[in-house]
Amino acid sequence: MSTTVTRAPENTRRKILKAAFDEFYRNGFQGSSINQIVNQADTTKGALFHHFEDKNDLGYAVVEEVVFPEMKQRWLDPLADSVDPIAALKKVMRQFAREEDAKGRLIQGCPLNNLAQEMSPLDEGFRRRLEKIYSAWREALAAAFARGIKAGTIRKGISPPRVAALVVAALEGIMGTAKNAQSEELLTQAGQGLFDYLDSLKP
Amino acid sequence: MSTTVTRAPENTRRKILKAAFDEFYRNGFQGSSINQIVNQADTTKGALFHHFEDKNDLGYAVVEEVVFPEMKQRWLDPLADSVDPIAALKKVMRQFAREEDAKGRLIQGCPLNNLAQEMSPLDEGFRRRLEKIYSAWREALAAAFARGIKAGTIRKGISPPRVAALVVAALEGIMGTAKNAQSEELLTQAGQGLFDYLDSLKP
DNA sequence: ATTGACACATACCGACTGGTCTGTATTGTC
DNA sequence: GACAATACAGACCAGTCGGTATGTGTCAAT
Repeated sequence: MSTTVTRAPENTRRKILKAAFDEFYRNGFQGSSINQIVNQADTTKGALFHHFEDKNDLGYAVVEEVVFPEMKQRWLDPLADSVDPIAALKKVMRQFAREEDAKGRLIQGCPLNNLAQEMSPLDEGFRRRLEKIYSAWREALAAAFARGIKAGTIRKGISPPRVAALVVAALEGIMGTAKNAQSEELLTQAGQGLFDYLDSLKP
Repeated sequence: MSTTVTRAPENTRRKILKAAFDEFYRNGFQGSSINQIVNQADTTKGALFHHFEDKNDLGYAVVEEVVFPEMKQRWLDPLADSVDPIAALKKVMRQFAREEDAKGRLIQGCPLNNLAQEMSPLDEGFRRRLEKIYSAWREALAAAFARGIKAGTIRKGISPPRVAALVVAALEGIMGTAKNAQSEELLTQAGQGLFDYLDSLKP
């Protein structure tokens, strides 16, 4: 058969990345098979191994080119120059809940956390790339809290890095425990708890 | 060779459970191989499949007979009849940090959380068994906070289930993010943040 | 002493894994 | 239009996976 192959390497690459992200999100990295990914991406192993060295390399690319941009857009950018991090964070959380709920992914966990918990102990390449995202997240939060203190929206005397570390941990923990419980109610309950905590940081 | 087989079925079973727990803890459930487990347990597949139906069944047994008792002893029992949950929780956390640090497992993550993040979306049997542990944990905490309110060690007006949900999520999140960062400093930082939060619950 | 249930040990199986190899069609360059 | 270089396609491979079949030694009950 003479397939009229439309050559579009960048598009093929993105199809593979998207399919790989979906598979990793569903089954974990180790639980995902290359065959399944190429089927899902409607391409072949030849294409995949042309664009990526091996399975790990594909995983790294997913972290850097899919997970990170999504996290950044959703969690980091909205806080970038806020002087009222409590209000901003609440808004982001609410928006996140709305949008993910619509996609039915609300209690499927956080892709970043899922990958991190599975792979960071097993592969240093994964760990370093994932940690970059986490530390960027914490730094963005800490900076926002520091600005809040200056602006008078946050109580003096709190430690921005400490608060940032707890907030990131709490968010990931909330997503994770709600995923295990398969319960949106638990998600909102713990989320309310986090809201209460944030309010306790006001002057 | 005529191996002098010392018959000790219960002991064999426990050896396998212990080895399986270790392997699952290190590599995840999917990443662990039956062959590796029987080698580690110094026994054979025949023994393993005599005691357990299949790999999932082994995993379930690890959750129920290894993970749960350990969690219960370390986190639930110490809070069982405390009327000052803040003090009790801080004590448990400090003791936990000391003991796990000594075993070099402080930044290896929580076995419960590791398994839950990986397996609960993939297998309902895992999810139900893990969720039993989580809900027992939350209920124990909520009950302790309720007693604290009565005893006057906890502020009136807080919601025990809400606080319990957040505390469990935060603890798991802290363990998880510290594992990814491979940083005891981050662990203590976020832990301090949690301490601050707990203190904000005082009357 | 015999039997039968139990507790393993070991060889083995098909399915599937990540990865490679070779072939071929398409593209940019001159 | 010649010629690489690129972008795939798909057969194929060695190894590993979870799981099974069969054999054998042990032990309690009769």
